[in-house]
Amino acid sequence: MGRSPCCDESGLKKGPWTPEEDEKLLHYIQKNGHGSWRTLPRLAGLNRCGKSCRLRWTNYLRPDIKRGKFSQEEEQTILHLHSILGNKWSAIATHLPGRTDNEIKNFWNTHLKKRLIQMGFDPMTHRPRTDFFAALPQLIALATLRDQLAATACGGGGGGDTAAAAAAQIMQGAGGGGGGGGGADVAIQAAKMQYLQCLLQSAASTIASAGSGGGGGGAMSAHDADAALAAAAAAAATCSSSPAGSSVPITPTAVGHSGGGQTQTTPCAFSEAPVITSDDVEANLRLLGCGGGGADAFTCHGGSLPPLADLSDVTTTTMTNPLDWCSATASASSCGGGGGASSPFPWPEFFHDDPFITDFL
DNA sequence: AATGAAGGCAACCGCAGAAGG
DNA sequence: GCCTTCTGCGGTTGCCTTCAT
Repeated sequence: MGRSPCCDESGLKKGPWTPEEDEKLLHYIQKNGHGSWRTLPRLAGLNRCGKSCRLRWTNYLRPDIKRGKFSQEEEQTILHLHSILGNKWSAIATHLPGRTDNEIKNFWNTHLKKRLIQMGFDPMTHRPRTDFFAALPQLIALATLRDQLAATACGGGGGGDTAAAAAAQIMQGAGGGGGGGGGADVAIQAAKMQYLQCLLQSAASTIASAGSGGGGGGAMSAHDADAALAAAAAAAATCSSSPAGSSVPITPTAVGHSGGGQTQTTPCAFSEAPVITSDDVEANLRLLGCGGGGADAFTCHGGSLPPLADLSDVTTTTMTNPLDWCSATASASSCGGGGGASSPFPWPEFFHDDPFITDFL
């Protein structure tokens, strides 16, 4: 499309518009209509290119533009339409009177996208992330963290790493009281699993989200990496705040999922969206290791999209009830790791050979 | 109070499709 | 049918403001 950009002409002003320029443009369009954008600047006495004038008019000067914060209804509309249309901002804007595509795009990029990521959803598909392999870099990092955990828990030291310290608290709280016996082991193991679960889920969702945009390639941007780290930190904090010795599972509510049979507690703007199938829900729950979710745990995203990964063959053979996962895990092995032979942990089988994974089983 | 970081938003850039000659 | 022009769209950038240290 060898078209030379309209702004190539030298001498045309760029950058922020002055009130005087705004006034000129406004008066001209109100008087004559915009007509041809290319000729408009000259006729209006503006030293701008037509493109710049059009943008200024459509995004700022147009009289019907609604300014100010987006309402809850608008937010829901954007989320719902985006789940259907994707980044078709102009199409989305047609459903939001007074809002420009640019404004919606900005709102999405600065608010909604981040929120979805932090909730553990893929902002492109509006579905919970299930890309386990995308989290492998995080697993490696977690392996290092695990070593720190072991050192902290056994040595009883303080630990500068927040996550490590939190996990150490979990472990110590669960195992506290000394001798422990079987019950303490169960609690410790459960705490470990829950902590790992939170970290993995968070890492998988955020990292996969970051790498999911645009046709599959691409390195993660620093921005997304930050979001990932933030989400991981949030998940870790959530895990650490739960009483490890209790029987209440640490659900991923903090990152947007609901577990333990309760409904979504995080404010969810997808409530009007179609409900995904129970099969999808179960597959997601199994992979994420989130116990006890009902179908209503994932009512917040579009149901028309295919699953991100077909996990049924991996998961259905290992467990049939997400709740079994935790209960079985809790009785699997002792704190030192060692080893339960046949684990209900829903990893692909070849992961059972991984020292890091097996140590948690 | 000063400074750096992060967030929010306006504007620019380049591409693609439609329209006209 | 081809070429040029115009318009619209989506991605990205950079500036300004706000917040945290």
